[in-house]
Amino acid sequence: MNKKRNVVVCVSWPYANNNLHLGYIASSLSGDILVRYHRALGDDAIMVSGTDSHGTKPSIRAKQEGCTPKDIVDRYHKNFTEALEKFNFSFDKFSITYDEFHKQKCMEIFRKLYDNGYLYEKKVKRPYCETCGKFVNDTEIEITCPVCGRRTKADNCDCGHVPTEADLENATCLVCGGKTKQREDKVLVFKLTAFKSLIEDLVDKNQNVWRVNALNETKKYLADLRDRDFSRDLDWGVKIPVEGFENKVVWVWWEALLGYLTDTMALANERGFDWRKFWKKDVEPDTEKIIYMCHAKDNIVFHSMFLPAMLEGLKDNFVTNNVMVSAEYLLCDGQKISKSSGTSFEALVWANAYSTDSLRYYFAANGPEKKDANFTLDLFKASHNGEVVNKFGNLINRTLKFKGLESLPVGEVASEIRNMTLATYKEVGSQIEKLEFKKAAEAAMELVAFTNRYYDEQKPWVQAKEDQKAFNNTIYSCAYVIANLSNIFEPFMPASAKKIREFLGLDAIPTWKEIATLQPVKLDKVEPLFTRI
RNA sequence: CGCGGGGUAGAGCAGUCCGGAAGCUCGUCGGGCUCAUAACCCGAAGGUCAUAGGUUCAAAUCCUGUCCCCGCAACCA
Repeated sequence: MNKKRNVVVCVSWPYANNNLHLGYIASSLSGDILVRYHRALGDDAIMVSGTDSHGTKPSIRAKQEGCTPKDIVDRYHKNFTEALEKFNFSFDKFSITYDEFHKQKCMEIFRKLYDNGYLYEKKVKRPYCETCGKFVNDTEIEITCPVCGRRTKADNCDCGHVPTEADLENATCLVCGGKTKQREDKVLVFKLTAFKSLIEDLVDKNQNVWRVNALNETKKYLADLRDRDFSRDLDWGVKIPVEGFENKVVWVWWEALLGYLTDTMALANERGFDWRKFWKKDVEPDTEKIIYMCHAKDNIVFHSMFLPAMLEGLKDNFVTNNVMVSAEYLLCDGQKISKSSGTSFEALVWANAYSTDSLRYYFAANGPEKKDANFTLDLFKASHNGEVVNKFGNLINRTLKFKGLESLPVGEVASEIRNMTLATYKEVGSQIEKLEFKKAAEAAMELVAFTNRYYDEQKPWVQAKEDQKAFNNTIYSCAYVIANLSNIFEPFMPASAKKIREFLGLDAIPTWKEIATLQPVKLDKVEPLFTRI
């Protein structure tokens, strides 16, 4: 095995239906932590995602607002990219699924899946609205539940009953208010059941790799695995390259998931590398390949089953062993994020009001890693003022802005400081690779606390008057830690890491290696990294 | 009996797999220090580990019952 690894970090595709919210930042941050860490290690690492454009919601909204679905998607795409830039997500590509290249590549892949026998036609009875003149989706109609008698949407009832085809006769169309009739329709179906053993193997192989929620959720679906519909009655989406389905489109999930692959292909064209080195087993076969999937729990089965099944269905040596980095939900003010939250938890609003580095640290250290996590302004304030400003920011100020200090003194690094720093590299790196971002962030911050204690024990304000050499060693040792913090905190707080590199005149490119010596730079550029809130 | 996660100091969490003196951060109180953004360091108080029972020399941890909160439930992305 070559030591260098080929890494693709796949961050789930935000849907062009609402402005980006903090929940997306919290669950996707794992991706940016991973890619920054792997890049620093020297791995060949890319991170991709984009705006999920298709499906019913943008079409409905376009109709309401009297514009095209593309107008709606463009509006949200702008919001997404702005917010993600402010949070310093280092995407190599953040595309958009209505892009022609994406659609073209998807259609080639779908045709291959059809030719390989994994897509088949099925006749079904579905609700058809005479007034609207079209088949309607379950979420567009309302029925009376035959079990509990309540009015309910047609996909499922609060009482637990999942309506049958017969229950949908005479449903109420929510668009026009008319009644629907069950009429014969044909759908294209993906033969997911053909990949049962593949998915079982993945679950089995990744018992100690995937997050527990991903394992459980996937096992649950495996217990009663069914083929899944592939086509939808819509006009906004990727066309189906199969005779007889010209008027339908692909259900968004199938094509959005392939965006990770099409993004890589597009990136390869731009940069001139071979995309297959990331996605194919037979290219650079001696190099370890890792494909991370970062998303929230509602995305699990699509990433753990649909995507591997599609890739395997191409019968072309695709890597199917993804690493599932599935997050739980961020609860804002104790509630699930929803439209009723309004703008109060929009990513861009928070990015403009507070330090995105500090928010990133908060989500890494307190995010919904293994269970739903609460988020409030008070909790963030406590983390920001208490840890980020007082401990992290203050260590830098008390060292580099020591009263009367103009340039960094030459000295020696205390052995306990050096040992702790080296141990922290190891610990943080190992926790990141274990997907334990909370522990990684805490281990990184522990180095800060350790150094603050060291500072107090050395009493440089006394040494400055009594023992210049000891003073120099203390300040130099603390500056050594600060320099290395610019590497160690790069995955969590990249903007601050960059500023530290500027303060100390370090190389602009972060690495995951000890910075052993420092130049006696002038310290006039040093300024507070954070302000209190 | 649809499936899964959770309930541990005032707040937010770890610990539970694999039983062995209840831990962390913030907040509160007391002390130290004066380099630093009223920051930093040390110490203290504060918990019948949701609840009832069981197993055990020993249970937050394993088993059983009950209550409460959250998410999912396959055409919502």
